[in-house]
Amino acid sequence: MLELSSIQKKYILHWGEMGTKWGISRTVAQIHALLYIWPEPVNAEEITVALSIARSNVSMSIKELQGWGLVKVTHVMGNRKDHFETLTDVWEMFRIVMEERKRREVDPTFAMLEECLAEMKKSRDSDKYTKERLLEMQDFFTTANKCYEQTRGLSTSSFRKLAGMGGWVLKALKLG
Amino acid sequence: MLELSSIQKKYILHWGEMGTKWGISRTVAQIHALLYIWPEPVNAEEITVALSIARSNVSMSIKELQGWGLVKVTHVMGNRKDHFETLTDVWEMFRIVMEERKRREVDPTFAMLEECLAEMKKSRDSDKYTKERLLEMQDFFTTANKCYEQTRGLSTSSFRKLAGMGGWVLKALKLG
DNA sequence: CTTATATTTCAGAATATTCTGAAATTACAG
DNA sequence: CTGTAATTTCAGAATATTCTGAAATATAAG
Repeated sequence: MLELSSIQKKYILHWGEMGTKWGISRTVAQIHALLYIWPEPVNAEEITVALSIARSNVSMSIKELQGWGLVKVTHVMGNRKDHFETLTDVWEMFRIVMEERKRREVDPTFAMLEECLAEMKKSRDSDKYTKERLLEMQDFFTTANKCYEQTRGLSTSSFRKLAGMGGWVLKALKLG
Repeated sequence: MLELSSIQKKYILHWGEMGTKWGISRTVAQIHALLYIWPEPVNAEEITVALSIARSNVSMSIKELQGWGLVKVTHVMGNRKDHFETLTDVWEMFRIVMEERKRREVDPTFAMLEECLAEMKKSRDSDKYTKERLLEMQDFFTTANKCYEQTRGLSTSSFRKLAGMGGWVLKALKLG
């Protein structure tokens, strides 16, 4: 009934720690790690036991993961319980998280900068320096976003190719 | 004595919120925002008043920011107080944070994966599936790191150029 | 419909994090 | 030295987050 090896535990615990450093709760990260390394879909009861957490915590955390688009429900023949699984393609996972963080965090920041700059214009604010800084921040977000747009669509294999080119592309473009 | 406009407050508060979503304490992020938009170096006392926080909190938070390499001390002529300032180049800031997060979070994860895989080999672990997943995760980190290595050195203006190319580079490389 | 199983919700407990205030330490002017 | 200003430290308070357990709700088999 889902017995974790010490190696699997190690991986899951580490992933939990990582999560906390990125604003994701330990449990949510651990569940994701468990689903990632387990060969079959796992049900809530099994997660409860494997990670020694409350049933309700599993429920909430799974919802959170579903909110990120990282976990989906499946069903096992002859079993009424919901079973959960996550993606096996790490790049795809990464892409999803990027997209979601952009939506949740970058876009609102963009809006805030826009608002601040608009208000500054309206009030003929004489605070040149702050305006300069806000513009530079806006420029950063704009440029970073463009870079992101250009690569967001790349497949896993494309990334691997790009990584394998050893930087000559960028050198050729004289972007050193 | 460092009076914040409502726009400046808005920016600082937003930045504080953002911080919490990325595992950085509200205060630390707010102080960073304040230093970023303020035209002159700011001393601890001023931060205390401007953000309505305890003097000791300023001290600790500044230390944290210094730990990230984002804030440095300067001195104002005829004033014994330490004054603080941060970078004005957002890209440089971003680069520093990336580098530091890599060191603090990616490298340890790399090491953990290495350890897990080594242990698996030693114990002739028959858990093929988990091994596969760990290898794939390792591959992701390796490739992502290579991509990062290739761009970490790019200057701010190079990034802007790259962003301006509208993706034709990647298309030309048939990396769609 | 009844009953058993499964899931969700949510108030409050447990825990973790952040912040404060007082005391200790450091730095330096006189 | 001595005294004062500046900074740091850190125990515990305040706060925020996460987690639990019990109750409510949903689902479906009989």
